[in-house]
Amino acid sequence: MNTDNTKSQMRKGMLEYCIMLLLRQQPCYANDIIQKLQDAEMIVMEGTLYPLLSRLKRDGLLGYEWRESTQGPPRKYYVLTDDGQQALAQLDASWEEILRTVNILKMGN
Amino acid sequence: MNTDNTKSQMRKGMLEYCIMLLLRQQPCYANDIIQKLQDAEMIVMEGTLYPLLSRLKRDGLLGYEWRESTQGPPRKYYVLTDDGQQALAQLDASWEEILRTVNILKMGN
DNA sequence: GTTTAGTACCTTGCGATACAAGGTATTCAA
DNA sequence: TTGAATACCTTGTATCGCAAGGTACTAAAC
Repeated sequence: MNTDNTKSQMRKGMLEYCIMLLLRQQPCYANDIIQKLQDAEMIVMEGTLYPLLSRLKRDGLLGYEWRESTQGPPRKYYVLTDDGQQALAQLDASWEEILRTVNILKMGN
Repeated sequence: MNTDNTKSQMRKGMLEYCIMLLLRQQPCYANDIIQKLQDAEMIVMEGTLYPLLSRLKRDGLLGYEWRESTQGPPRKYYVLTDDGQQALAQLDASWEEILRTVNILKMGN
């Protein structure tokens, strides 16, 4: 059993939450997100991120706007929609619940 | 987007950790685990649990012993092996890392 | 003008896994 | 002996992270 796979599994499902937390602060394009998550000690691959952003966009939780770059092609900056804000609030609640669960299990019920 | 699905997504990958946390306290059989996790506000289905226990057993992280029941067929009580203890320690570290990540993202980096 | 390097966005195929549904086996009481 | 309760397990489906590969645009080098 390799630890990387386990850790990867634990990150599953957290990614969506983390990305929306990021976008709550400010609009970002893909490489922004990858970099900022890396700064927060979470790795996300391109092949993971793009489909995830597309899905959140399709579900109406994110919108985007094109912005020119000083060097290179234009960038797609994603923003939280109102629905996204509401969904994020629910994710906050879910996160708190998971925190409680783990704490209970650590205490030894 | 329904909340249940969202919550389900966030639980993904946490299950393995939560089950091992449980078994760190005491040996349990399947229904024990389902009940105790439910007490800790986490839902797990039979069809999820049995394959997961089999996998952890196959990977050498869990062992089990049969115990007679006062009513009904014998039960398979799972226990953490030494390897399981070590793996759990790594999962503890991964969990701490996720905690840090979420806190950083919540602060607004 | 053409080529090359860099940046950015996206898709495809694969493996892992949660879950619903269905199946088998054992025990005990009616 | 039959039925209900308990316990263990398997199969099929959908979802998602990830590696690899592909397309498109920009700017600088030649």
